[in-house]
Amino acid sequence: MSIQSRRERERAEREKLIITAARELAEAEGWEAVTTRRLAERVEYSQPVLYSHFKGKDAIMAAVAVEGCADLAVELRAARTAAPDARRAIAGVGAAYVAFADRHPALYDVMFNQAVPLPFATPQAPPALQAAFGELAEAVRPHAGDDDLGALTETFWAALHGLVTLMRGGRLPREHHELRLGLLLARFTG
Amino acid sequence: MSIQSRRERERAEREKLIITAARELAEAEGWEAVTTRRLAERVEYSQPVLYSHFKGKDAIMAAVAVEGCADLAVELRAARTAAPDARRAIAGVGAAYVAFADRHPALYDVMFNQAVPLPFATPQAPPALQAAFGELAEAVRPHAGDDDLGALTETFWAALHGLVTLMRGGRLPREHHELRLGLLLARFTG
DNA sequence: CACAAACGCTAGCGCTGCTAGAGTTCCAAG
DNA sequence: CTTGGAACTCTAGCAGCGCTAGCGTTTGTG
Repeated sequence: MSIQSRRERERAEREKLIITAARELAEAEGWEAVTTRRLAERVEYSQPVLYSHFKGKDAIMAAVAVEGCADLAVELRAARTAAPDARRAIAGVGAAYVAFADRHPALYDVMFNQAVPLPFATPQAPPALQAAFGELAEAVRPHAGDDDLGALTETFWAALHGLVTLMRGGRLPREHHELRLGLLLARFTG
Repeated sequence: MSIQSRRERERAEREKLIITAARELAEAEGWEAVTTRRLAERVEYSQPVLYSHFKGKDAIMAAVAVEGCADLAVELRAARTAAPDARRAIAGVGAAYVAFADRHPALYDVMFNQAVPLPFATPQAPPALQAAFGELAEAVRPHAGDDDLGALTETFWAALHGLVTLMRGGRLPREHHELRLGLLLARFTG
């Protein structure tokens, strides 16, 4: 029993090692630099070992995405609970969301841009993702009025996501960013 | 003179052929199916011919993106001018934008999602892109009040973009789509 | 007709994600 | 203490990718 459990523990540790290495590589050089060869070299195992843990590169990216969701949820919660009132709560959460995307572009990309094999808009979605969405919803709630909270939160999220991705893709000028964010918040706080 | 001009014309026709083939292939099977080999086969030339017209695959995608911008501008203009009042104008333009993205996912992707070597948020941006943005701005203008029209248009655009991309990535449930769009419009028409 | 320039081709480089099959290590039963 | 077998990791390789060097043909000109 003990031997088997030790093996399982070592396997889990190695899996965690792969995920961390993938994340670090991606955050340092972007996902196009994360190849199975480089990743294998980094964890000091051969390529096929990766495939004994994950079905493919996509699955590794999905695992990193889940990690990112947990981190995002923590930061959103901190921003929300630190705010003294509802108005500054939604503003703080919005700013925290944008700051997260700005600090972790590769992580954000795999979470919300790239196609990864993860269930999203279903009850089977990763708890970390649901937690992050829940933080957004709590920040939006006081400003929802009679509107459906879920749909309104989704809309607010989409707006933040659009701002973030268009700006990073060079489609929006960076200099208007704060102004745009302010306009968005004004429209969502009545 | 005539011989040279004929050659130039034929070159231009072939370039147009490449762009059209790339667009058709992408719209039919997605950009991951657009390889230089398949594209070359489709236009019935060898691979290196592509590189005598375009610097690389990215440049071909950029050319397709510019075409897409022109198409989008036309559709947005039609939606805006067909509306009887300002409220229905912005609603119509928003719906037209979303419909375009829905009908041409691959085209939309290369226009606003993927990294392509195109100047965007500058005066050097393709006229077609500026035209499309201009249509959005005209639809937003009556609802801008004292807010900066440019920044507000950018914000509205970002919100639409977020709705579109999150939904296609499976991050938002499709069934709430109309509801979300309605909530967004309500927030932008005061 | 001879020549030179323009042009498109074949072949190949270094890379990608992924996998078959060989070889090794390790634990358990005799 | 030995031995058989399962678990595991490795090397090597496949098909495909974007891209390019360099050869051979075609084409218009003096």
